[in-house]
This record gives sequence, structure tokens and C-alpha cells, in this order.
Amino acid sequence: MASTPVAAPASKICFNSDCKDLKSEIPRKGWRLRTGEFAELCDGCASAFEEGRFCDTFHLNASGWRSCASCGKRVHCGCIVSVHAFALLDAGGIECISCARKNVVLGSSSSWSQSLLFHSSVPEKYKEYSAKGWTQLAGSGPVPWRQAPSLFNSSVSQPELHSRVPYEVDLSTGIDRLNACDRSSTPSLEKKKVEDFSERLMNGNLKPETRDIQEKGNAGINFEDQRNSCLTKIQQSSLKEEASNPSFGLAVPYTSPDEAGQIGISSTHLRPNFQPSPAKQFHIALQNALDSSSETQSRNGRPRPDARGKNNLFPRYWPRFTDQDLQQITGDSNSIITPLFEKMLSASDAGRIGRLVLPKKCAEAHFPPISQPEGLPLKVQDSKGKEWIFQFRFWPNNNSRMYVLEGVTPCIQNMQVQAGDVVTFSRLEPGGKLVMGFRKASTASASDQDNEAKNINGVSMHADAEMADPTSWSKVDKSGYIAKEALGAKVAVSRKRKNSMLGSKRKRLRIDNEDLIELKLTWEEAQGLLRPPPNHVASVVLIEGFEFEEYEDAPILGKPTIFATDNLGEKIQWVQCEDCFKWRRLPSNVLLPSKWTCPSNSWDPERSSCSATQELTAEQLENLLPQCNPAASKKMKAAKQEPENVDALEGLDTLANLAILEEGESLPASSQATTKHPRHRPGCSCIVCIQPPSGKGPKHKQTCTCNVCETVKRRFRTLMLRREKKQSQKEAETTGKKQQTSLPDKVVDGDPPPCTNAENSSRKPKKDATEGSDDHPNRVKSSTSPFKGQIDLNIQPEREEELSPGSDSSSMMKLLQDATDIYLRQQTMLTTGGNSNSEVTQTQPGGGPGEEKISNSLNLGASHPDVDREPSAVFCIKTSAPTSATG
DNA sequence: ATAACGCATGGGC
DNA sequence: CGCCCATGCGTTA
Repeated sequence: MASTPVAAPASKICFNSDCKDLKSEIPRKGWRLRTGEFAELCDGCASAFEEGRFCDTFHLNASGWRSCASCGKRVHCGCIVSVHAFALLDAGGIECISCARKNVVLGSSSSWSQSLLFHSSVPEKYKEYSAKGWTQLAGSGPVPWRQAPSLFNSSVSQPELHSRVPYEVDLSTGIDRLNACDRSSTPSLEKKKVEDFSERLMNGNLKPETRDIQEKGNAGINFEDQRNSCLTKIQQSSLKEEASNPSFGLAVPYTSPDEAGQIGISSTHLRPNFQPSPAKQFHIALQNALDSSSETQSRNGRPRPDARGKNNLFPRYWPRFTDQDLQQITGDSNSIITPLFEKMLSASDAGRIGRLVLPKKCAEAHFPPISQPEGLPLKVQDSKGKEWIFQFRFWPNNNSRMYVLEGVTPCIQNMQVQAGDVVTFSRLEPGGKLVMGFRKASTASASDQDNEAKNINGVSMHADAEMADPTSWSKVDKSGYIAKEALGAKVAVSRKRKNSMLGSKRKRLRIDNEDLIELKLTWEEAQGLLRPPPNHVASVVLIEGFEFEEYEDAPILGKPTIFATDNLGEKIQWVQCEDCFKWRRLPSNVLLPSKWTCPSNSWDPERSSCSATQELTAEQLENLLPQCNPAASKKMKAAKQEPENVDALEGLDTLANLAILEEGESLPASSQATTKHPRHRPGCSCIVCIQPPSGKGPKHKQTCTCNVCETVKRRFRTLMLRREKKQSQKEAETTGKKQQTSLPDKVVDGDPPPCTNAENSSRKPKKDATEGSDDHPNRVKSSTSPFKGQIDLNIQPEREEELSPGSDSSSMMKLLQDATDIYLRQQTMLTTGGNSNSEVTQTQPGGGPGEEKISNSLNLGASHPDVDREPSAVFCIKTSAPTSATG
């Protein structure tokens, strides 16, 4: 305060034109003017300002009062004093800063376009200045501000200074900020204060002006969020304090001349005379940095219809510097750092190519403008102070540009960062140096990221790593696939994605734990949807006295229903109408299409219309439906109250479970007390349904010749033959590398014990004996993992091959297959650790190959030594799966 | 053959 | 539907 008041308040009279009192000897500081100075006020006005009553006191009759779009509070939007108290909404109108923050926090990138706020175009005259840091500057800068003049010129009694051209002020502001750094450290402007102030402002009573706020934008996007990323030490230290400090208008902390250009201006755009607290400023700076990118392209601050979204940088690029990061960059100097953006290194970025793809907006916003693809050499300093020169250039891409930093390899290596790690870019003031820092994935905020990074590394490069944390992977894979499959989504796509993820693309593909859970649920849902194919009569085979149902087609996705027993002990099922959501009772043996509505209720004419009442009471329904998740229950309709119901559901899940089991751990052990085939219905006692989960029951030896084993073997053989036949045809065409030969042999070689194989050893020991033998139908199925070759009860070998991707059944199969593949992959990795991985790996690649191999292995015959590794792996997995899941 | 360079492709948002 | 961008791929050195 005491310092030098520059601008306006030269006189001895209170800066508040509505006041005229004399300032005290030591004038008190009020809001920051666009000149960077602070209004010097008399005690009374200063108090009013500090207490947030200023506008209420002096601007009550001024125009510019509006209501917060969210809470309705009155906020004065017409003067420099209150500039920070509100945020302009993209859609028009304003929101008090509190609501704005909340919204931002909650909805992140939603409707707030920070752009306007931070539009930081620098006036020509200042370009030089702002560009200072760059070798060449071209005006990448910010966009001129325009708009809102009406808003801000309003009747505020401020001297002309206030209404003056924003940038001038800004500029000075920027400078001022720099100088004010130290001051800022003082608690003067505290965020809290500011907030309070705003709050008060909002409580204003005046009517809003009709004037339209032309600009749209928002003011504070996640201040909170960015808090951590402060730049300067000072700032950092002050930030916290600020939180508790009340002074409202002190100096702005950081901002260098450059920044001034951007930050200062930008922030002022919307709020010309705004005097943010240090903290706030900081945030703004960040935002600015982020947004400016967009600004760059918009040449002016005009409200752009498309401002939303496009202009905002993706959150992933928001700088989230931690104190450590800052420290790392600034060292112990007193430099001020302005975080610009950050980016998680992709495999490409960290690869040998030495090209770091820059987010377009970030590049355009923070790097010097380039008009030629060749770009410019850019000097960047790393956190250790070492300077690197990268070529900042772009490639025309479609109608856009793709910006890259070339020659980053040495730097990347020097920093020892790799894909998954985050590199940060910031500007160091004074000097405007571009500083590149980094944050290892391991220290990255999100734990999942960590995992990912690790996984990535591990997966792509070190099998070991994967072994270290196989869980996450398998889960992801499984879930992902399954979910998609279940949903009938693009399996193929997911698969590709997945693969790439393994390699390096995980960034976009990340799935955190929560997602995993969801996916699992989806899996379960999918299971609940499995139905035998329509119009297919099961051929029943008796094996050891048990019925074995066979279908000529793969299961289909049907309408989930809830099986129950009515009062008379009759088995029934409840199905929910797609249209009216009412539950209708149907015979238990009815198979429904995936979409079912009341009019289709031929079993109960009285309730064959949506208008008919539901005979199930809410309470009954509640008992039937899963309790945990109403939504889910609605979706799934699978009920789990009664044991019977559970069984039924589980039965439906069998197929899916098998696949899951194969994959390993993920499946909640929940699903099985016994193994049931997809067509399982309450009361079904076929051999499949009475089977304990794989791995749990008695095992058949490979040499077992019981009916079950024989049958299974026979079927596999048939399947295999067909497969081979088909395959050979395909191969003839494609000439792929055949896995059969290589794999099987290898497997055999590597693992003396027939089925057992390496995999077993690595994961589930039990399996071994099994494969061939213990396999009960179920196991067989599961083992079939290849799904194509599956002997699934619901599928006939012959048909399997023909499954078309398009059909539900086929997709299911595919799903399973995918899952299997994934599993195998994982296994491979694991195995790799101790065995030869190549083989396994090969298997996976081609869907075709994989299948074949599988089939081979499947051969239940299984027990054949020639079985491929995968098959064995599959078996093992399956078998063990339960085990693993269980224990 | 290999690396570098640039453009093209395609999935995600 | 268009933009962004990670990566692939063809060409060139």
C-alpha cells in the first residue's frame, strides 16, 4: 500500500469518486487498477472494499448488477472492483465466483470457457514485450480484447483510467506483478478474502442490468485445482496464507513482462481492473497459459460461438505442477515460473524418433508462432538448468497442423523419462525462458497412472514388470473386452486398442479401478444375457447319466429375466418390458429375444399390453432385483435373491465365466458353486450344471476314458479337424506364420507334462493333470478358450468355425476368444519370464492363428502332448482360475 | 539396412 | 462431424 501509488491516486482525495474524502496519510490500498497500481482509498472506502461492501455501498445504483445463474445472488459486474466476483458464462449471463468454482470443479471442462478470461492478446505495442521470451515473436499472442466495454465502462465512477484500454493497464499490471512478487508473498490478497468479497458482492440487491454481457467466458476455472501448481516459491508460500488472508487488493505476484503480456492481459480482459489475489492471479496465469492457446487462434476476444470446448485445452494438458515440480524448475532462485502445460509422454514421444508431439493448442499458445513447417529452433532449459535446443515445427495435417518438438531424445534421455512420464513446460521469469521439467509416472498424481506406466513399461518391454502386477492387466483386458462384447460393441476395435495400450497408448485407454468394476459388472450383465440360440433344439447327450445339451449355434444375447418360483412351486421367470418397464411373469422355459415388450406376452393375454398392471408388487420386485444397484437391476433384470435365481443367473454366466476364469483372477469367485452351462435353468441337473467350478472338482486324468472325457475328446477332435481344414485353407491364402507347428511343438517340448505346461507352472499348478482328463465338459469348454474351437455345450464344433462376427452368438464367442487371447498374452508374458515367450506371443497376434492353436490344444484329446501351449495354458488357467479367484 | 523425415491414417473425444 | 494426436508407413538420405 504504502508503496507508490502510481496512477490515479495521485491526489489526496480518495480514489473512489463517490467518496471525496481525503485519504489518510497512509492511504489504504483498494483494488488494483489496470495500470497495475492500486486505488488508494480513504479508510472508509478501503474498509468497504475489504469487506466486500464496496459495490453495495457505492455502486448500488450503477448498472451492471446481475444475478448469478446458479444461485441467484446479485453480483455487480460493472466495475473494476467486482471484476473478480463473477464469471461470464458461455451461454451468457454470469455466475458468482463461488458457483463458478463449484461448477468448474464438478464439471471440469464443461461450460466454462476460460478462454475469454484469459484472452491475452497483446496489443501491438506490447507485443514486443510479451514476446520477449521468444526468439522471434510473432504475435502468437493473445487476442485482443474487445467486448464488454459496455459492461465495464458502466457507470462506475472510476477515473478514466479504469475504462481505458485494457491492455495498457494490463501491461503495466504485468510488470507490476513482477515487481510485486515479493509483496504478494504477503498475505495481502487472500483468496479467502477475495472469496468473501465476492460472496458479499453477490448478495447485492440491485437488479441486474439488462445490458448484455457480450463476452462469454468464465472466470475462474479451477482455481482450486491449480493452486498446487503455483509457480514461484513465493507464491507458493503465499498461497496458503492467502487462503486465510483478507486483504483484497494487493500486488499481484508473479508475472513477468512476458506473462504480463499474456497473463496480465488475459486476466484483465474480462476483468479490466481486476485485482486478483496472488493466488488467484496465479491461477489465472495458469489458466491463461492454458487457454491462451485457444486464444491464439481467435483473434479477438469476441464472443465466439464455438468458444466452448475448442478453446479449452484438455485437462490433461493443464499444468499441475506440484511444489516439487516448481522447486525442481526454479531451484533456489527467485525466478517466477509460469506453468504452461504438461504432457504425458506417449511411446512415440519417448521413442527414438526424438519427436515430441505437442498439443496443438499448447504449442500455439505458448510457443512462438511459426508459419513454416520448418519452424524454429527453440531453446529450452531443463530443470537442471541445462539448455537444449529443439526444433519447434509442425506438419500440415489435414487442414490443421501437428506441432512437434524435434530432437528431444537427448533431453528425454537426460531426464530419464519415458512413456508415461509427464513433461512439463513452463516459462521462467524473468527472461521468459522456456523450461522443461518432468514428473515421473510413479509420482504422478493418479495412482492408476502409475500402474499404467508401470504396466506399459513392463508389458511392452519387460515381461517381468507385468508379472509384477498382472492383476491390473488381466482385469483390464478382460473387463474391457467382455464389456464391449456384451454390449455388442466393437470388439475388434477394443482389441486393437488394447494391444496398442499394452504397447504404449494407454493414455487414452486407461481404465482405472472404478472402471474395471464397471466393466466387470458389464461382464456379469453379459452373462445374464446369454441364451441358447432360438429355434435350436438342444440335442441331449447322456454322459454318465447326465444330460448334456448341445446346440447347433452359439448362445445368443437374450433378454435377461429373473427366475423364480411362484407360490405353487412352479418355476417361472419375470421379465421386464422394454417400454413400460413393468415386470411380466412368464413360464420358466421361455426364451426371449433381447428386446421384449408386453405385446409379446402371449403367455398372459391379460398382461400383453403395457397398460396392464404389473402383478408383481414393488416389494416383491425389490426382493427379486439386485439390491445394490437399482439402475443395474433395471438394466440387467437379473435378480439374485433366491438361491434358485442365483443359480439361474449363474448358469447363464457360465460361458462368460469360463472365459473369465481362464483369464485368471479377475472374476469374482462369487460366481460359482457349481458350473453351469448357458442354458442352465433352475432344476437343471445336467452334468455341466452339477459340476463344481473348474479346478474344484475331482480331476480326470488325461487318460481317463469316462464318458465325459471321451465325449469331450471326440468333439474336440471333430472340431479340430474342421478347424484345421478351414485353417489350412486360410493359411494357404494367407500364409501366416503358423502357430500350430511352432507352438504346439514348443509347448510340448518345453513342457513334458502334456497339458500342464509352463503356464501351469507359472500360475496354476493344478491344471496339469487336467487338461485332458479332468476336464469335464465344462473344463473342456473353458479350455476351449479359443472359443472358436470351443466345444461349448451350446455350440457345435461345426458351427463354431462359421460363426460370423455379426451375430450375437458369434460376438460372444469372439468375446470369449478375445478374453482368451488376452489371457494367453498375459500368460505369455508371465511365462516369458521363465520360459519362451515368443511362442505364446505369436499365438495371440492373429485371431486366426490363435484359434487354430487353441483348437489344437483343445484337443481334448487333449491330453495330447502336441497340444499347443495355449491350449494348455487355457486349461490351466481355467482350472486354476477358480482357484486363484478363490484363493 | 537404417535412420530420419513427413505425411497419412484412424481412433478418441 | 470435425479436430486432435498417436502412430504407421512410405520415401529419402
